[in-house]
Amino acid sequence: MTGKHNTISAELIEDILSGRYREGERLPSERDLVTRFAVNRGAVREAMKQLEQLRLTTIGPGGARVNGLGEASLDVVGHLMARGDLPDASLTDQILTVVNSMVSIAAEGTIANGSDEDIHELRRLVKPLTHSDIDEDSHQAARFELMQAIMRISGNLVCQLISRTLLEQFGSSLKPIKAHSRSVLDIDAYTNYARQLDRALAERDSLALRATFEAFSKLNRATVMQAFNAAQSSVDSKQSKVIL
Amino acid sequence: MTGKHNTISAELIEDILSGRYREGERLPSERDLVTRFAVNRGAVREAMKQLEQLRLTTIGPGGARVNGLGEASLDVVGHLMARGDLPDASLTDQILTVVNSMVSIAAEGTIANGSDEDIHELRRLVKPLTHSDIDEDSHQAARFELMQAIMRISGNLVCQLISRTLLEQFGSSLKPIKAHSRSVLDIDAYTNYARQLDRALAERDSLALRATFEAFSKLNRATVMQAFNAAQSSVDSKQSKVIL
DNA sequence: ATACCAATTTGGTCAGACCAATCAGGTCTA
DNA sequence: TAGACCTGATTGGTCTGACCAAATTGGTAT
Repeated sequence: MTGKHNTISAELIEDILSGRYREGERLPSERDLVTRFAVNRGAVREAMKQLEQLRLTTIGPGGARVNGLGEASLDVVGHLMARGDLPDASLTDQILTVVNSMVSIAAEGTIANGSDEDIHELRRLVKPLTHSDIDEDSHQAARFELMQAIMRISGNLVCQLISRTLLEQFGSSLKPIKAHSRSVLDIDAYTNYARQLDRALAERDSLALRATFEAFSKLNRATVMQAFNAAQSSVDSKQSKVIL
Repeated sequence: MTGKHNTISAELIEDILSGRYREGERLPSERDLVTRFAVNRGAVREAMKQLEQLRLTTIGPGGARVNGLGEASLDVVGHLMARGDLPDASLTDQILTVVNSMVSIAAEGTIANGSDEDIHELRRLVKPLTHSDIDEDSHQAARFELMQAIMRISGNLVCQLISRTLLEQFGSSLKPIKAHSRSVLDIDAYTNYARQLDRALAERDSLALRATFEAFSKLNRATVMQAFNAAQSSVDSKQSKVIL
């Protein structure tokens, strides 16, 4: 599954993301990298091509130069999240905010232009979330399914691509802190918002929908941040042990 | 600047985006593409690698298969916009909506957490937009600069990357319809919103800021859509002439 | 100090080859 | 007949070595 170019590109990406190369600086030549990684030049070129498409570098005769992080592709957030033991708190918050905004936009589009069948299907997916006796894993799965459905039904490709990109790497990076989320997950609050959401959908109330997503976003971010901090302190105590 | 792999990948991307290959279908083998494009296999491989990173295909021993458009990278919207004489109306609306949402999120973040210097710098960039005697090119440039500044100052990398990705290819694709925008651009309305924006920034009024961006988004989308329709009918009349 | 020029470095392309994983078709078995 | 199984052909992944054009670099002459 994972070829050699991926090994090379992963190390180069890590080098760039960690700031080992300054913006505008020249990357080692392909032939140098050939000796450094002890592979053939084709593999190096494929790795460099990957960096170029992430817009982390600009390749051309004379050498490859690193770009500013602000010019990169959205796909770099996955690599940013994968760095270190824990994902970055600020970046996590940004992702949650943006994803929620995307879902909100898509849902609003469906309310405005969707058919009655579309609305009905969404309400059907909201229903499990209105039951307060649902266990947390099922709840999370139902939330995820609802979001995916909103994206698909809305037909808003841009929102769909952004959400998928952000959530893809986010899910795996989230696992280390997921264990800490059980203590702070407030199911009752979620079910409350689910009922509001159902009503907003039924009445095609755009304002109520937005307000619900707004409140839901705040709750969701707060929840993840609490779990994040709990995981952070857990890691800190581990590190303390190592130091001691 | 533009190598052979780009020629190859462009044609393959066009093939996939135009639906010439169904989801899950196998792409021609690398060796077939070598004969088809009369190039070396390395060039074909680099092109395929590009498709894989756009997540348009999944490559592995046995062949490369095309993925669903919903699994692709955000970067495909550039290729989607570049297809045909005119950009797609629905996609254009989606992009405008999302970009405006990104700017709004970033601006809200700055209001919530930014320093006084940050707010001051943003207000300084808003000022040119409050003058109604500005010409349209300067107005557009000032708007763009303000948006860029909001992104940079906010420190919200995710919003920054999304906006940049969407606007990059959008700007060039927009040119054919830009000529038609002059007739419908309502500068007075924009200056009105600019004053509201300045006030919201000065008072750090999050609600007012959101309302302003909301209204601005509607105006902006309506403006572009009108220009889009004008350009569309223009193209239609041209085609009619050709037919006649 | 500047402008210019040539040698070197670098990315881009090409050719041909081998390996391991996969796939497709036929064979054998139940 | 329907299924499991095996085998050869196909495919992507990797490697070696080479040539070209553009960019860089460093020296030279002004």
